[in-house]
Amino acid sequence: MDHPDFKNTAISSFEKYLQDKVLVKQEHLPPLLEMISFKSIQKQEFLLSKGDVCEHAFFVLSGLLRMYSIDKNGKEHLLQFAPENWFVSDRGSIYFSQPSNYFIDAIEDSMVIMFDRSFTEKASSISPEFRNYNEYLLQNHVRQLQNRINLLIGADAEKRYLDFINQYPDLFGRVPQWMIASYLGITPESLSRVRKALHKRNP
Amino acid sequence: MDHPDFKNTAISSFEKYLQDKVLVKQEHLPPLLEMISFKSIQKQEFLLSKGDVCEHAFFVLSGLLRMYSIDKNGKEHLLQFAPENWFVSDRGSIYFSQPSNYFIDAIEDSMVIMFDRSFTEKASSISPEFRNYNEYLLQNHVRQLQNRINLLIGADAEKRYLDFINQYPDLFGRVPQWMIASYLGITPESLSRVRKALHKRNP
DNA sequence: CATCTGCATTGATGTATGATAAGATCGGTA
DNA sequence: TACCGATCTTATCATACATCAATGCAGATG
Repeated sequence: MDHPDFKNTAISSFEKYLQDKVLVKQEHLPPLLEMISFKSIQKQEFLLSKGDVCEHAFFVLSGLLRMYSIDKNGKEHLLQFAPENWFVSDRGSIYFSQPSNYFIDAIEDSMVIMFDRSFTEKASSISPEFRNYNEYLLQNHVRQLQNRINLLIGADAEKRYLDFINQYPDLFGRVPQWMIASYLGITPESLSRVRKALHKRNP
Repeated sequence: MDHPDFKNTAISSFEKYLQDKVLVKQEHLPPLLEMISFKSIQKQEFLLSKGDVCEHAFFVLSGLLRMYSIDKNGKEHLLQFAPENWFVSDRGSIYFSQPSNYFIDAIEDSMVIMFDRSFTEKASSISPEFRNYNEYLLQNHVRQLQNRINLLIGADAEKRYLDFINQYPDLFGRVPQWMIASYLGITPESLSRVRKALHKRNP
């Protein structure tokens, strides 16, 4: 879409990722690249809305996305940030063909690669390396979610905040604090107080 | 181990599971069954302790297991229950060969099948149906963890409790309430109050 | 330049949940 | 039967965090 030059550099950047990180063999690249499409979206645009069945997974080439829910009081709860080189989707909605509870939109103007729901399966059968990498992503995702649950049921707001800036130092300065608060499960006001208390105790 | 009769009926029960649920083809069963082992454990016995690298995944034939962490104040935080026909393991520890932060022990006397760390890979290459089912389990696990996070950051104790008895009606009467509280991220006293408030509002 | 808008901070106050301690209940067992 | 340990409840008090409201600040826009 949009400007064809963008599209070409974008796709070749994903090609590089497949080669260097996923370790897909040279000969398997063309069929994989044929199956994907490219999309450029602006801040605030949506890639998924509650109620939709998620039709695509996304790979972030540049920019920053978020996935979140909105409760019945209208409050947002942030499940995941997705900066460059991250995949994001509602796996449950894709895999089980069920309406999603979540929204995905852009925190910054972004460029993404889109995969339709059959991509993973097809790509896995074409390239064993892709299959392995996809499993790695899933395993890693589970590990991360489990760790987050462990913090949510066992640690207070301050510990969760420290863990966050530890795990995502790059995001820390890049997203508004109220989104971090939403990720941590507290209000922006509370996060502000946590930060104040930390500053008081440190240089 | 233990009584060989137990072992045989146990393994054939797992064989049935592989056939009926996992849909493993008849001819693939023998090589899969060769790779597993059987274990009978008593209430309170451990299958994994913090600091260990998790060497096995477990499938619960009968009984009930739990996976939990212990924080530096000595408090337990329950990540997962595993009743009959559930798999449990610290996937992160197995997959990444890292020391686990978690404990797995038995809430009731239990019988389990053990899989070593190479099992999934080998079984997947032998049986495509097994590969599919394993991916299904992973996807489902991610979905469940995500939903739990969503509740932990967005819902109060009462909503989380109602969601729990909704999702796990069988466990509800089977595990002590302090364990449910630990799963929900609250104290047993708080859960008791939540229950009291619910009774007051309902028959 | 003045204004506007979104974000961060701060203060005052409210509420859900935690901490502690004391009963109540119950199954197991001497 | 009588005791015992584990669990659940109840009551009181403490605290982390939420809510509501006001202020300040900075980048965007007229």
